[in-house]
Amino acid sequence: MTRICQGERAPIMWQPTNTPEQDRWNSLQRLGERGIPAYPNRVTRTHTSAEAIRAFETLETVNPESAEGIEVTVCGRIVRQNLKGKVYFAHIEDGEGRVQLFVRVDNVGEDTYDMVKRDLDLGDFVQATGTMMRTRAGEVSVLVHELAILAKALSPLPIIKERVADDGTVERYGAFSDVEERYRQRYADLAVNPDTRAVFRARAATVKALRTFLDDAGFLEVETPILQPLYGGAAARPFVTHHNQLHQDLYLRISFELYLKRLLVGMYDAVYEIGRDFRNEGVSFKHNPEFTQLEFYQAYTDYHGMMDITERLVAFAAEQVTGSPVITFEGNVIDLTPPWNRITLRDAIRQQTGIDYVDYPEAPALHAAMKAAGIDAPPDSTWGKLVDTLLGTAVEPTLIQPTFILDYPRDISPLAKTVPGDDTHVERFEMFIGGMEMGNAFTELNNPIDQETRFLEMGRLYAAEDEMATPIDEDYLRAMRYGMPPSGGCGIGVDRLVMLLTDRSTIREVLLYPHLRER
RNA sequence: GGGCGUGUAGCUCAAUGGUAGAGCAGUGGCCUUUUAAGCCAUUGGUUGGGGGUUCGAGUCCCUCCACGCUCACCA
Repeated sequence: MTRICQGERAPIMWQPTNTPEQDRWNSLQRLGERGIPAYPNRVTRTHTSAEAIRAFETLETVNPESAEGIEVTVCGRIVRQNLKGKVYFAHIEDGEGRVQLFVRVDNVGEDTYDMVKRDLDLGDFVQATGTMMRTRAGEVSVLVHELAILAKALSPLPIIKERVADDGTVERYGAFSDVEERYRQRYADLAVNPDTRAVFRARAATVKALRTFLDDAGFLEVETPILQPLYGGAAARPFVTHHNQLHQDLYLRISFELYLKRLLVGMYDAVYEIGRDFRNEGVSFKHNPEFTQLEFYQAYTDYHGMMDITERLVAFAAEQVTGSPVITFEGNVIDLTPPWNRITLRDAIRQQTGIDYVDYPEAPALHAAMKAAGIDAPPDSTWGKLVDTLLGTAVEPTLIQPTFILDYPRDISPLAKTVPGDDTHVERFEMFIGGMEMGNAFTELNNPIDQETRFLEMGRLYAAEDEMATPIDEDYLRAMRYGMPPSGGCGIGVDRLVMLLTDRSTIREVLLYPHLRER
């Protein structure tokens, strides 16, 4: 895809590759011959398409005659055109909507009309000056008396024909729908599919809502390193990169956790970060190598406090983005209004499978019990992983309505405090909505001695049974030794939240540029 | 990485192993209120790449590439 221009290899200029492109190329040449700039520097616009229509309709109700006189200059991309002899209709589209241009040879003159007829194509950007009017068919339009091309489209966009029914529903014909091409040429997808544009507006609204909520709740937004000498805070394989001058390998972060909690030591009461995490692992409908994460931490609270904030935060975001805390996802009506269901992991697994994992404290026994219940797991799984498999296969898909699953086995949660009176479990929850894991939180472990012990245990566990050993972050332990207030922390997968709020079933639909294999 | 599936014109899709097609877009023509405008004519293809079977392959076989679904992986 990328052309590199260097050395002996002369770069090859682009040339038309098919007939539509050749025709547009010819138009470009003709424009040049007539001294018409196809890509002028200067543009003017007095109204967006929506403003022009609104201005007309507002005045029309009061004084229809003066409404006809409103003069506008509008700009946009030609998305429909209809040449009818000496009359030409076109719809132009801008970021806010569409307006129809009505071009008559009588109004623009033979020269311009000839240009319109021969050399304007779907996809071109134009600027039109004229007066507002209503056509015989009733559509508010610009009766054009000056028309200029703003940018020639040399390649044809897969522009869609659509019919708007009387009830307002839009029927589309031949939509640009090839999934791979839509992702690889997202600009084309966005240009022709308004639904795609809507998804990313909703995404922006989601992130804005998260910020607004947390800012208003007294959280401070911070930024922590993406390039890290040590990675941690989650169990995932990292991407590795290298700093040349420092002769140092660096990792792209897999979570923000350890850096954010250092800030609680530094006497901020509440902090959050929204940013990118990178995990060098499998790609799926809910996994992308880089993804957007929200993590927030608050002092003087615990995981109960995190549940209260989280359910209000998500309900707020849903209201800001969709207008209601009740949403539809994959055909299910989901009510995000607090309070959400809360159930312990142990009870949830017991309900769905009849297995009480406490009865099987060793991996082989639990594995056997699972097998008896028809649940497969890799033979070399640790006990904690088996519990996670039970959660993932038997519980997670059933959690359509928002649910907090509480209290996880200690040995899969090294950064959380244990449940008082139960050394085997920690105060941790994961939230599930629409059958997907959306977030993860705990009562943060702030005992430096306990923390170091857990790290060492994890190291042993992984060294023995898993290739994914996590390095010990000594500086984090030093920070803990200075003292961190009792705190709660939570991480939410922003991409998955956007999937939920926009009713998209794959993460790629909510990423502008999802990861794709190089072609 | 495994399994299943898909890949045909710019876009959306057809085509029993027997001459590669349609709609839209494009081009030429008619049309001064159209809106999936219409009517007439017309261009456009190394059927993802490579190899094989066959008199003959878009179709069957092998292989490679990409994508989708799914499983595995994923504190």
